[in-house]
Amino acid sequence: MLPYTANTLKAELNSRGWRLTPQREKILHVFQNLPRGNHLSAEELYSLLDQRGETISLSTIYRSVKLMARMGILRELELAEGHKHYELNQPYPHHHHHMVCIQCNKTTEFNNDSILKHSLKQVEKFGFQLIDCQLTVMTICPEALRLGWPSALPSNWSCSRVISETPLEDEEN
Amino acid sequence: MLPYTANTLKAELNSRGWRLTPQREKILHVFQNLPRGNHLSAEELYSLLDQRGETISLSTIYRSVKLMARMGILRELELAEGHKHYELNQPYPHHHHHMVCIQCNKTTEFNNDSILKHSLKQVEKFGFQLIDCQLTVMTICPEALRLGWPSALPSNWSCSRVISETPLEDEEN
DNA sequence: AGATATTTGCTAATAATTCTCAATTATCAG
DNA sequence: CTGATAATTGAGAATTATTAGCAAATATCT
Ligand SMILES: [Mn+2]
Ligand SMILES: [Mn+2]
Ligand SMILES: [Zn+2]
Ligand SMILES: [Zn+2]
Repeated sequence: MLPYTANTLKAELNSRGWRLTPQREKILHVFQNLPRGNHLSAEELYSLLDQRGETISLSTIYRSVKLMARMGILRELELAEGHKHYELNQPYPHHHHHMVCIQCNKTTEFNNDSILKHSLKQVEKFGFQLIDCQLTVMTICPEALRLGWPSALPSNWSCSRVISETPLEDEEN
Repeated sequence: MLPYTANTLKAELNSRGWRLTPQREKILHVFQNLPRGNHLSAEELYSLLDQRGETISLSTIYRSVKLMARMGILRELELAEGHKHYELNQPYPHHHHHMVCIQCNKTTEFNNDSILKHSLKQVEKFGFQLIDCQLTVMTICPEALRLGWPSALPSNWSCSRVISETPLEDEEN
């Protein structure tokens, strides 16, 4: 289930009456060789392939990435304002979450199996079927803090209400 | 910090050189009286107010809701494709997460303090400042399952790869 | 009450994503 | 291997949520 090959992809596509195209194969390849912790937007994927001389139309990029996300091969993430990011969806042992700085969009991944476990418990309690769970932690990174956040932010920006002083001692909910 | 009044809002706005307007007050009022578990998009907020004869321009709706999210008064959520939803940001005792059906967008809230606790631990380990953390659990709801998902889905939809059979026993990460 | 910077409400502009459709091509049956 | 056929691509137009620009209105502070 984990090490996706072109053949695995073809089988899965064909089983649904769909086809393996060079474009889809190249896109899978990009994500498979993307260094851990990287995430690509449609636009970024487009230019990355374009620079390698393997141009794929932006329409096809958008279509493929959406299809592969719906197939569960890619994970669709909301890490920044305005556009989605994608990464390989690697279930259990590599499942991870994201911590994002809301000022500079720097993203840090972290593992935490108990979050997945809690989600699973929640989902089963209601008879739902789990597809994915993503914890997004919005933060201000140390650099932004050092630069005097919030005073260094654009004048229309503000975020006073933080939740870090909450009393949390016990483990279970 | 929790029961927001027009006065609290005014104080907080004024402290930043901003102003309390009838529009902002009305918007806060809507969210304060929104039944638990409800979430509004900008468009929905617009028509809700419009139906009550308290029309506020869509521009102002968008601006206010974004401002109040950045102030930490509202929480900005990605629960459905294509647009954001907002709800009151109620920190510790009322902090919650969301389980969404990726087919019909039905959303269920659930509480889990240990997720917040884990996030906080993670954030502090890196010297970041926590602003918010949102766990979004993507699922297929029982109704969609009963309707024969995925076969009942539009032909371009597919999601085979689920992560529900992962071996998760231990509690801590 | 008057001065002034902020906010509102129009409308126009952006920007990400989706749609349309003719041309291309992967798959499959023969 | 070859041809039939349905899926896919690429180019550009269309859509949609959201933001920007600006004159008129107004909240706040003397
Ligand atoms: Mn990641
Ligand atoms: Mn909620
Ligand atoms: Zn940052
Ligand atoms: Zn559903």
